Amino acid sequence: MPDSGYSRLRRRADIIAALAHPTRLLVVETLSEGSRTVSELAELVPVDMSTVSRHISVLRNAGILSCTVEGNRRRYSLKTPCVLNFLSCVEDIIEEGAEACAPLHVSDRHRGSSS
Amino acid sequence: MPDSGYSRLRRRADIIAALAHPTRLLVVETLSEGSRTVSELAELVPVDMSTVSRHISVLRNAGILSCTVEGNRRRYSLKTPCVLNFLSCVEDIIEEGAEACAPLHVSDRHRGSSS
DNA sequence: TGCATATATGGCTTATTATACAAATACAAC
DNA sequence: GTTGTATTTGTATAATAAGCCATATATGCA
Repeated sequence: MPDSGYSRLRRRADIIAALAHPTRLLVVETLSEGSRTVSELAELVPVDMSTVSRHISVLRNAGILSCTVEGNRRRYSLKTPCVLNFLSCVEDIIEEGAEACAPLHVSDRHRGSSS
Repeated sequence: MPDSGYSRLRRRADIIAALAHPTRLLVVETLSEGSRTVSELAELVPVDMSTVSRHISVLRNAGILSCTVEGNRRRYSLKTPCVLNFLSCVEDIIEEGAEACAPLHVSDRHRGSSS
């Protein structure tokens, strides 16, 4: 039962924020091809393993990843593949690009009252 | 032609980040019902108008909103309605919830190195 | 022209986030 | 038990973001 107030929006925003980082997007993209261990994911980006671990925990806490323990390692996988739909929409947005709202006469912004 | 490197991921992450805020989600949700002016949108949340204006500009710069000038006002609308699909996926994620990865025996965290 | 309204921006403070390094924890194998 | 590997967490630092107030800009109207 989703409440309809601001806390619902905060909850949603938190989940979206979990996806709003290039490294985490790469993790999600990679996991769409199959599950991976933390070490495997850490090879994808030139950051410290501890940083990757934190990124993964952000995704896990958001409910986007699930994981299973395999002896020493943890194997992560995409729990909600619908996040991949995000990405195709994002591509659309990128292709359309951002437009200035309207000209609004941006001629002499630097009001250089040149004599 | 999307490049396939890290900058592509950064670009995507920026767009997703534009949606990762409760106020901005409310703006998007509201605009899904039709275009609104800044003042109208500012009535939705108890924050300063200048703050709402900034939120709107984040969405506009991300390419999510478009706007038309109407005399004194600016009327904003959803440029890429596919962002609404985000929200249904986010609902799914919320319903599933986040699980701890595995017990891993979190007994005595406070490593009291009793002699 | 001058004043009012609508929106955006500059500047500042505070809160959050990303990152690295070091250390802790869990498990495996010896 | 000790040692080694995989992963997480503590702590500190630097970068970013959200918010407010004041001000600037654009337009409308008298």
